Amino acid sequence: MYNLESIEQRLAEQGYRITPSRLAVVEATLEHSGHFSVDDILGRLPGVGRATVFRTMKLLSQMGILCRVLLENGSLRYRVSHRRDHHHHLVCVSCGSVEELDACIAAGAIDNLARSTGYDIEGHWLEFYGRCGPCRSGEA
Amino acid sequence: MYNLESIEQRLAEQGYRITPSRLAVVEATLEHSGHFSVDDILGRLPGVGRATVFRTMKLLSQMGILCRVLLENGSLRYRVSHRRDHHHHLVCVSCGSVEELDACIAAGAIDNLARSTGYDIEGHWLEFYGRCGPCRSGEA
DNA sequence: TAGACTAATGATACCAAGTCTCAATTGCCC
DNA sequence: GGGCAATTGAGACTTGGTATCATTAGTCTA
Ligand SMILES: [Mn+2]
Ligand SMILES: [Mn+2]
Ligand SMILES: [Zn+2]
Ligand SMILES: [Zn+2]
Repeated sequence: MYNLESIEQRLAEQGYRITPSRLAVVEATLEHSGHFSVDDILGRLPGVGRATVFRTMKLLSQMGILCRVLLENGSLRYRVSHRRDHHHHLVCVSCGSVEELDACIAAGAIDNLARSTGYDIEGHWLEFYGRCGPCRSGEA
Repeated sequence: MYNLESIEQRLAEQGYRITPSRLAVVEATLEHSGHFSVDDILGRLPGVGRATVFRTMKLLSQMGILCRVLLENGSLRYRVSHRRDHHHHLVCVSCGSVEELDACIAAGAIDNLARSTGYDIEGHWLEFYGRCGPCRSGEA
């Protein structure tokens, strides 16, 4: 859905400079289908500085091109996103593939929760973990 | 709901030794009403080693006395738990107080999700963030 | 097409949270 | 009180991420 050229164009439109390091990071992230860490990218790009990889991935996250995926143990990963609005993930704990879910099941509950607790509810985290079909049948 | 003596007793029942360091960590956690980090505890207990604080808080978590609270930025905190079964949290981003919620709003959605995605869903993270009543009125 | 100007880079130090190792200590049970 | 395994804590290490800052290099303008 994304390619290097379209992202390059969006970066330029928003006033960001097109640098070899940025493009290298974009290219490396586009190669991943599941979730990945910053160090996965770093490992493939020995010429690019650590800080630059972090900065670029933060920038891509802010632009909605990447999103952060929370793993079961609490650590954070990244993945190329195909949704720019609020959504959640279903992560396969076996192969790492990630489904982006369309409906936010928390939305309906938030009003009730606000009423019953007296809180003003501003945000939430929600991620699901499981095993995808291929992984289940592949192991039998 | 918990006090030092009852926890000491549970530790002994389960075959754990009662040591000054353990009791100091337990005592320090019981003083907190909201969420806290391991370093919050460490800071109050200069005589206790870093590894021991981590080990003790992990042990208390396994026993259901503490639970892990996920913050909005993805970092993990701890809090004294009053529920031993599956539950989620509503965290005040202003004062840090934590409500433990009784119903799991994800439970109902999981069957649908499993059917529509073909995943076997084994777990989830869910946390809510907001501002509690006192914090909202206190700031006007 | 050459500056100029500013954004971006990357080496490096730092930080936060947590694990690992291992020799020394100490609860616990007899 | 003694034996022994559980526990401790100093310290090195890991992972994920931020702050600093001198140097480099895109981009815009003339
Ligand atoms: Mn996503
Ligand atoms: Mn809890
Ligand atoms: Zn949602
Ligand atoms: Zn739940």
